[in-house]
Amino acid sequence: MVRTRIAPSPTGFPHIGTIYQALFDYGYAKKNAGQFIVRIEDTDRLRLVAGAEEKIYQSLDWFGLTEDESRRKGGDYGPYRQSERLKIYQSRALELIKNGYAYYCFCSKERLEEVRKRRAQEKKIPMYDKYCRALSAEDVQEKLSSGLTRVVRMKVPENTAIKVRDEIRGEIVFDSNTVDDQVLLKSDGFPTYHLAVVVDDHLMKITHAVRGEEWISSTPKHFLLYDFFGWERPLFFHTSLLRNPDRYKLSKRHGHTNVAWYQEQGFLPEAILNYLALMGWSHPQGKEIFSKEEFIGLLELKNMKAVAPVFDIHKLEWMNGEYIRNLEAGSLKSQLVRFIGKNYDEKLVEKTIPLVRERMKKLVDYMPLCSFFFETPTGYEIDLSAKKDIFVKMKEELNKLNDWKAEPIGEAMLVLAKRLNVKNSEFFMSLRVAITGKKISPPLNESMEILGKKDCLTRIGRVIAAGP
RNA sequence: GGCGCGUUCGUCUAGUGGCCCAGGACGACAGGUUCUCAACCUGUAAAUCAUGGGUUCGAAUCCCAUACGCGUCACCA
Repeated sequence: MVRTRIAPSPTGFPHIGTIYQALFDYGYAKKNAGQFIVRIEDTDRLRLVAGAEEKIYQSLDWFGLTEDESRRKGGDYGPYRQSERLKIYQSRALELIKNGYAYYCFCSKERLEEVRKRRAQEKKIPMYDKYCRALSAEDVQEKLSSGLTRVVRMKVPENTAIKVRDEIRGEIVFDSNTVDDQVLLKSDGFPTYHLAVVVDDHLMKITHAVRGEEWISSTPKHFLLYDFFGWERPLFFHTSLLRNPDRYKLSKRHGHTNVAWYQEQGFLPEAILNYLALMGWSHPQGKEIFSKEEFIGLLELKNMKAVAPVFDIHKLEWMNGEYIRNLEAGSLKSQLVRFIGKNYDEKLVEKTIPLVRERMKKLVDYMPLCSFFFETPTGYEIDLSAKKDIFVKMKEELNKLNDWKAEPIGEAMLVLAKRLNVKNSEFFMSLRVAITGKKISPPLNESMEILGKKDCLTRIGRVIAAGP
């Protein structure tokens, strides 16, 4: 049985990196007919953001990465929110103390600060000096009963090599002297990530822990904890961090991390997933475009690369364009209608789709291309005032047409251009601007057909009537 | 600074000792198609496989060192 999880902390908008993690977690679970779990890591009370948890679920649904177990879905291993599991962590912390693997620490923030400063001056690693480890049992008892604030720290063994295993990179060895006596239980009774993740992964029977590379350096703490508890540990896979073109870790300051941004731009969830799948993983046949299902069938976590890829928005846009072009017409229409809002005639939108689908990379590209279908242009990108004679002739010829279809329209105009001895490009550009207001537009004849004879003649008439 | 991870075209990558004077994709550029822009088709440029040493008949692939990049060193996750 394979069980995977994402463990986001509800500290803001859903991050694209969380989706990246979720894709591999979800994919691997599904490939093995296992479960994918969402556990909310809300142990940092100061950084909580209201509503963030809901947004995480909504994003997962949007991407089609819906979890099997979570607070909203239920499951046999709940609660799925860490703030509701406090008693579990507390008793586990006590257990560690009892067995000599952890100890109470009464050091004040000020003292810790001082220790850190001193060690920094001595050019040593800024870590805890283990002062409270040496406290006598009586001392501890006394401080405890006097109600002194305290935390629980893990007792990291000295002078040993801690071997951890990452399934992507292999064995990594750490010198235990470089591993801090990590706080496990904070003074507010909440666990730190390190205690919580180990306890929860074990209790929730997680088999494959997929998480970001930033966790590698704290993995020795986690391995130690598993040993302290005498638990079997899951397999660990540290995926590399997504980076910006400037090579830093993808962050709010440096790039687009907010899932909402991708939605606002009109990226399709399938396209984003496909793109994300190509970061650190590649299709065995070198395919670039493939479905989520195909990805799941082929996914092997071990084959992931350990290099941090740069997130290339241009390639994502190309891929999104591919998806838009391959979308079934009805599906494109409904997505487009949802995207641009209900104020537009759905039938009209439907008619325009064949003209613009290969011209859009994102749904947000639709309106700039098609607004002229919905409202008469108010300005013209080219000055048409010198061409009024041509427009008069155009109007005449068009007016004669009974069969208002793209082809006859085009033919009639071609004939006229030749008769007037005007270059095609110049002739059609004038007409284009008169009809659409713009130099760049969907195919003209087809657009005019959709617009209708009356509307087109009116638009040309406006140009003729305009001064000077 | 300590520790850790990483390093193949601008970017994502293929490559696990001979099939690689390194293949694909995006992007760029050029041409074709064309009433615009796209899409589509064809082609071009682009990687001394970070550098330097080994090992080997043979290395992008194995080993070592150096450089560079990133991550991490909290009662944040």
